[in-house]
Amino acid sequence: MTEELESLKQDFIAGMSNISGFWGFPKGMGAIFAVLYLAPGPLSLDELVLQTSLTKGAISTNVRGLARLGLIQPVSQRGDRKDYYVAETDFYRAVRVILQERRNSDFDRAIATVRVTLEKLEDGNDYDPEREFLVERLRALKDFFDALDALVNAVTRLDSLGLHTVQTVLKILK
Amino acid sequence: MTEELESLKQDFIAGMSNISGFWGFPKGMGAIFAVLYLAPGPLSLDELVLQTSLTKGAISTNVRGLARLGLIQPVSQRGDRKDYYVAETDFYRAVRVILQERRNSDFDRAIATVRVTLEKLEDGNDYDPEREFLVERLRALKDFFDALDALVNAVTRLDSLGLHTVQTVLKILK
DNA sequence: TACTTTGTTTAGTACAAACTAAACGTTCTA
DNA sequence: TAGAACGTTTAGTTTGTACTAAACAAAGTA
Repeated sequence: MTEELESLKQDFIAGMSNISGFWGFPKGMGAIFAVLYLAPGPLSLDELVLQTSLTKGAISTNVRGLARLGLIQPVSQRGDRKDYYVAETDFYRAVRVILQERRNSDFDRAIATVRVTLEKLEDGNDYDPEREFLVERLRALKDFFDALDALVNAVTRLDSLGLHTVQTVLKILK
Repeated sequence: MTEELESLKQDFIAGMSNISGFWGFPKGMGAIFAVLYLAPGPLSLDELVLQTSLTKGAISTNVRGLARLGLIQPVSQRGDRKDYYVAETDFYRAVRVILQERRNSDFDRAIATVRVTLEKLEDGNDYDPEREFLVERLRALKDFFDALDALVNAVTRLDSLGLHTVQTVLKILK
C-alpha cells in the first residue's frame, strides 16, 4: 500500500475512533471497526493488533462487543483455528441492533422508574393538590417516553430499514 | 410534603440522573432537571443545593448547561437578585435543541474526515484496484451518514415537533 | 507429554470528567 | 464605604472506564 493511502487510512481510523467515543462506545471499538471496514478480507486478532496498535487484551474485549452489536461478524477459515472477522456493511441493520441493545439497558430501567413512580402516585385515593400536580407532570413525561419508545420499537422491528425508508420519512417532515 | 411523596420524588430524581448519564450528560444535570420539573414554581440556586445535595459550584455549572440546552429557563423575580429557574415542559422542543447542539460537536468533525478522506481518494486519477475498493467502501459510509444528517436536519428545522409528528412517522414505519 | 499457538481473564495503571471546597468578583444594602 | 448576599471560577479530589502487561486456559502439534 502506498504511503499516501496508508496515511488516509490512519485519518479514517482516527475519525471512526472519535465517532465511537462520541456515541458512548470505547474508542478502540471504532478503530477496530475502521480497520476491518477498510480491509479487503477477514482479519485475525493478530492483524488487528498490528493495525490498531492496541494490545491483544483490548482487541479481544472490543471485538466481542462489536460482534454482539452486529457491527462485525466472525468468519471461520477452514483448517485454521484463528478467529477472523469482517465488518458489517449494512449500517441500517447495525442501527437496528444497537437500538435494540440500548433498550435493554439502564435507560429502560430508568424509564421504568418513571412509570412505577406514576403508578404509586395514582394509587393514593385521597385528594391532595400537590399530589395532583406531580401526577400531571409525570404523566406528561411518561407520554413523551412512550412515544420515543414506540418509535424505537417500530424501527427495530422493521424488516428493511434503508435509504428508502429514510427518504419517505424525510418527505413527511418537510 | 408527606414522607411518601418525598420518597417517590427521590426515586424520580435518581432515575433522571441515570437517564442523563445514559445520554452522555452529567448525572447532576438530570438531578437538577428532575427537581425543577417536580417543583410547583421557580427555584433558586440555594434551593437546588438543598434538594440535590450538590454544591453550589456544581449547580452553577450544570444549570448553565441545562439552560443552554433549553431544558430549563431562567426566571427573574422582581425585587430579588437571586437567579430562579423553571423546567421546560415541552420535551419535543428540547429534543430539537439537543440535536442541533450535537450536530456542532466532535461528531460532525468526525463525519467531515470521512468526506475529506473520500475526496482525497477520488482525486487520484491513476487506476489502482485497492484505491477503488477503498473509494467504494467510504462512499457507502458517507451515504449513510448523509442520510442520518438529513434526518436530523429535518427534525431540527421543524416548527412543530410533537406527538402528532411521531404518530405520522409511526404509520409509515408499520 | 512437553511445547506452541491462540484467545481470555485479571491486576494494576492512566486518564478524563464531574464533583467539592474555598477563594474570588460583583452587586446590593446599611 | 464596609459588609452581606450571590453566583462564578479555580485548584484539588474522586470516580469510573478503557487500556496495558502478564498470567492463564484451551487446544493443536511434535
